[in-house]
Amino acid sequence: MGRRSTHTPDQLRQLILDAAQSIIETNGLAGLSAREIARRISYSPGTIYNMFQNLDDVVLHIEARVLDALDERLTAALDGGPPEETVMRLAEAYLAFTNERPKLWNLLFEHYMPADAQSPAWYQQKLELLMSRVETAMAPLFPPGADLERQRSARVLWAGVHGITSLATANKLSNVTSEAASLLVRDLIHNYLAGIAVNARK
Amino acid sequence: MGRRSTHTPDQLRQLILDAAQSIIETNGLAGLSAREIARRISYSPGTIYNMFQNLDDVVLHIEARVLDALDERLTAALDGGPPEETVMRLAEAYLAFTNERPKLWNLLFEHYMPADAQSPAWYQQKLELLMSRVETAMAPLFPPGADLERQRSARVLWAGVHGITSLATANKLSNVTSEAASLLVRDLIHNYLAGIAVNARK
DNA sequence: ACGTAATCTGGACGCCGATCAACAAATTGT
DNA sequence: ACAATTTGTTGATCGGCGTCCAGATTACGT
Repeated sequence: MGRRSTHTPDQLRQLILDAAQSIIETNGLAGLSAREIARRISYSPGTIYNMFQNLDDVVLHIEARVLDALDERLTAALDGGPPEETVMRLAEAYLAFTNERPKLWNLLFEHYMPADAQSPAWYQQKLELLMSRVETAMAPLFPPGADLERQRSARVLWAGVHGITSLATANKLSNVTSEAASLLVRDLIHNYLAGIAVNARK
Repeated sequence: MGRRSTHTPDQLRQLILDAAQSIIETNGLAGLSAREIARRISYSPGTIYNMFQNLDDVVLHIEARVLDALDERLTAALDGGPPEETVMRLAEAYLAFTNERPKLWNLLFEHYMPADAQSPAWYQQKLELLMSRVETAMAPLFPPGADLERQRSARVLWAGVHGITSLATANKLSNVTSEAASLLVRDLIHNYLAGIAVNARK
């Protein structure tokens, strides 16, 4: 078969990404294969390699989508209220996302680039954007100029929430289901922020 | 070729596990294959399936080894000193382990059982044993009878330390290298415990 | 010595990622 | 209108994988 031109290159790219995302959402990264994508979009496997470097490249673009979706959720949870409440809302938003699309969220952590290829700069930027959401939520808790402390605390909380979510969804936090994870997350935030406050006072 | 009996079944099992572990330590889970194990121990791939159900089963046994090794490290860091210091030592021990054998540690989280097979009871028990190390270290911080709070706090800290380590080694915590991870972990523990103390006083 | 049980292999099946020559359709030039 | 050229698509192919199992071979009990 020769050229079809039923889809523009851009449409075809989106078609591939949509199919890949759907596969991952239902069967996880392990279920993804170039051949399966090809079956779903009624093209041959080779076509995928015309549009993307390789499967990792496809996955990377899906990751970009996930990071963007996550950021949408977080920004929607940002406005208003005292800092502790805002951070709580951020965390709840994160938890909600991982509960709604666990396989998709998990993709961010079970997939990594081959050792010879670093993740691109825009990927790191998207990560930093997410981090910055937490930082701005926490800003009122720090005196002006304490940028380092604010940055550090944001990272600690972000990673902490991630750790709880991660272990809970992987069923590796003895008997902590994903509902109970919310309790742990709230406990973490509440006590960590209290610690910050009391230690700053000294 | 027929029966060799140059190795007892038990020796052969250890041979397979040793080879598998060595592959994972150098090339990660992605580098593991039944055929590669077979090559290294000079048996055929089929032999592996005489000793183990499948590759997942092999990996599960490696995970058991890792959990045991981790527990050894943690117990060695347990004795003496005020609670906060003990928890710090536990966390440092965890961090040290992940830095020494990152691929092996990572195995615990990048591998999961197929959906139709839960992880066995002994696996969950090993996880709980690790958790209990943190619990005992924190015991002096809680009044007698506050078992629930102690359990919850131990899980929060455990998951928090894990989250920091996890994101740092995956290079997903904007510019936080594994050395800096230690700083974040100490910050987490220090402030969370301070928060616990001040909130309990009320 | 002989039969039985244990063990090991090699090949087979159906997957996979990735590549690329060959071909067909669309586009462009005349 | 037709030829030349560019572009898009395929299908075959390579080497790899997990898993299974009939058949061959060896060890062991008697």
